[in-house]
Amino acid sequence: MDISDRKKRILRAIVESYVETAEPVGSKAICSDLGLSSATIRNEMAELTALGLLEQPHTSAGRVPSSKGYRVYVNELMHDRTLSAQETFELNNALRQRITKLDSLLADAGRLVADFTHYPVYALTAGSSGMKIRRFDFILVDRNTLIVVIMLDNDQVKNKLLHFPAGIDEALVRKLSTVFNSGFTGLESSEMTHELVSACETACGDSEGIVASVAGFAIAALDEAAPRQAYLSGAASILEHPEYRDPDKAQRILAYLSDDTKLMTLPAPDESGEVKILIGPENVAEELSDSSVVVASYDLGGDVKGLLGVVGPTRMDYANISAHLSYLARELRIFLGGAGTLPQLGSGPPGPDEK
Amino acid sequence: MDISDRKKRILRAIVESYVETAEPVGSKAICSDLGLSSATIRNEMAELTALGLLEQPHTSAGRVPSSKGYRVYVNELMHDRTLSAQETFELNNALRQRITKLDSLLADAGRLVADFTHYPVYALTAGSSGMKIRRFDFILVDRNTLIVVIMLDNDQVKNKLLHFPAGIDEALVRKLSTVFNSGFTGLESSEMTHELVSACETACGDSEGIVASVAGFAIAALDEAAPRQAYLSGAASILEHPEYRDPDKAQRILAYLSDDTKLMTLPAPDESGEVKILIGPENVAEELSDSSVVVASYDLGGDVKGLLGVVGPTRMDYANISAHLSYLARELRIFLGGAGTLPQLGSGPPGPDEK
DNA sequence: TTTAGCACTCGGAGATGTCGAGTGCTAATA
DNA sequence: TATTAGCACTCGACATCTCCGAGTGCTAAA
Repeated sequence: MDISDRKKRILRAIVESYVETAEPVGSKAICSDLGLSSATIRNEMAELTALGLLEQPHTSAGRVPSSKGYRVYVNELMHDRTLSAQETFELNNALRQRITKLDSLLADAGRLVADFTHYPVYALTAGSSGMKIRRFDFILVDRNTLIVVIMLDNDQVKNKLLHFPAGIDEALVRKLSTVFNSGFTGLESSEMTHELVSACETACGDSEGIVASVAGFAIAALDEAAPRQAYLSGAASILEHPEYRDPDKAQRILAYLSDDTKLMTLPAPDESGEVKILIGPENVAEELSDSSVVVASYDLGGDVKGLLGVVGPTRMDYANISAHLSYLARELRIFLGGAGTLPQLGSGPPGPDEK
Repeated sequence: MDISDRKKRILRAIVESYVETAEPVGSKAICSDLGLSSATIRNEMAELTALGLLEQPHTSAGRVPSSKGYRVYVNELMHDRTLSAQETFELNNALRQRITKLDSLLADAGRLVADFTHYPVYALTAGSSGMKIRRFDFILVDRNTLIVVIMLDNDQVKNKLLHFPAGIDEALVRKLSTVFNSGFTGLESSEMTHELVSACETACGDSEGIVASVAGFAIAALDEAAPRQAYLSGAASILEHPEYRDPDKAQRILAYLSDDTKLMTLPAPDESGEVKILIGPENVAEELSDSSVVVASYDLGGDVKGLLGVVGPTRMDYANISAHLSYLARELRIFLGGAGTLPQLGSGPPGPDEK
């Protein structure tokens, strides 16, 4: 985009004023900041409008940035906003207070961003498949009750209590342990076929479906270790913005955001830690065509990745939001102990269990 | 409330018409249903207004039920709406599809109600304290890694992976098992004092903080077994109702509903399985003073109780919503296997206890 | 006791008028 | 040549006004 330096300064001033006030920006409003007369600015504005970077709601209203204008602003003109010491302090404090369990790490982070930015925020966990089981343990509680404990590749531990009316004895438990630890470890859930289960059943002499129950749990545990879950925070904030004062419009977008399956289809940044900005019509979803999305991705340890997306009007404070998301990405990585795997943090409870 | 039968019929007609149309009800609108002339109804309406059961937005608009009017309607006039076969079928279907994990049982039920009623629904788990540990098990993974498995009073199982740089051997694990199973079972978390931990440390000859870690996990597990969590579904639906077309109003109530701590303070029905209705100013919370809440409570097995609350304008279809909530209460009880404890249901995917 | 009729009230929708912010264009100026 | 001041013009926002009709309360007749 080869436009004069002065045009860029004017475009930036318009974007920033409009982001702040939500009112179309007139030539007078910014002439003092730029040291030019309003007439000059009017001429420049007319040219920017011709280039498609600005729009006029109607003759003789001020100018408003077009989607293209925002795009230029984001790509070239946006000041790198770094958070103030005050802000990082507050963010850090809030982060430390909230994040106690890994289960809800992303959801909590989302709520945090929503609180700070006053935009709705969605959080997605995007687990990768390929998880495997490292080890099975069995605890015989009584003749009818068995606890199965599974340790996954990434040190996650899952358990399940099973009841068997037929009764179980120590010998069977030992057999189960041998069979599962040799036959089911190192497999992905797709590899745990029906044949495999049948083979194990005969090996254990099990006709009560015990093997099948355990295998079912194993598969479920693997699938659940990499879930795709969606959370939404700060939905109410959307109504704060004049763009969504029309209840119909607000409702449409809220309904969209409340629909997990739709959120799952939203694009992710190309690289973890990056921030991706989608402006207005750049969004594929019809419902978002006059809104913008700023989305960042986080490594959550292991193969699990998380997405955090801020949704708002195209008149969004892109610089501010990018800054928050980037900062959070950094902090979360520190929180997670560098390259650490999941369970190391996962401790509400005290204790020296951190490596 | 001793009013004539005819007045009751008129009041009921007004409430039901207003619930449906959201427009003030004129005398003509209901005269055909009641077989009376509009003039007669006008006279009766005037008296009902004097009694404080109806209100007039302004002279020569129709009448609108007052909060008191709704109260009379709910207490005395409401038809016992029973769901149609079609409706129960759909509800049941949806229930069976969604509810796969106990973790989110309530949240799922809430989403279900939200979908069916088109009102926002909050779900609260209201765990009771007093949970105890029945049994400890320890699995030694390798010299530095120990899995602790705790079985709670209500058959919930929790586990945690602990790392100890100093190293552990079989003998120590056996000692731990003895000490914890004799010393820590049957206690509430408040009874697990520092002294007790110290005593056990000396008993085990542990100077590495292993006992302290395990005890810490035990306390956390107990606290977490009875969490107070809040979920909100269907927030967007509130904008469908004309009462909340004013974005400010909608935002105020949405913000209220998004605030977990505030939801926690909402009242619960006196008995499990009952439905409680709070109309307009009967709500203590300022933000809800012109809204109504219909709330039901459910036994979720063990000592854990759940609340499901539907929030909407005072012009709410109380009969319909009560019916849905009651039906769901019955169904959930069946789902949970009568008086059964939690895990018996969980025979699909894994239990509510992973970390 | 119920009903029909009638004058009255008041909110809502539409039409009209005014105001002012902002524009484009032109001519003067550095 | 680039910038600026001035001016006529446009058009939305807002206030005012009018009119319409739904719904009321009251009265008199059935």
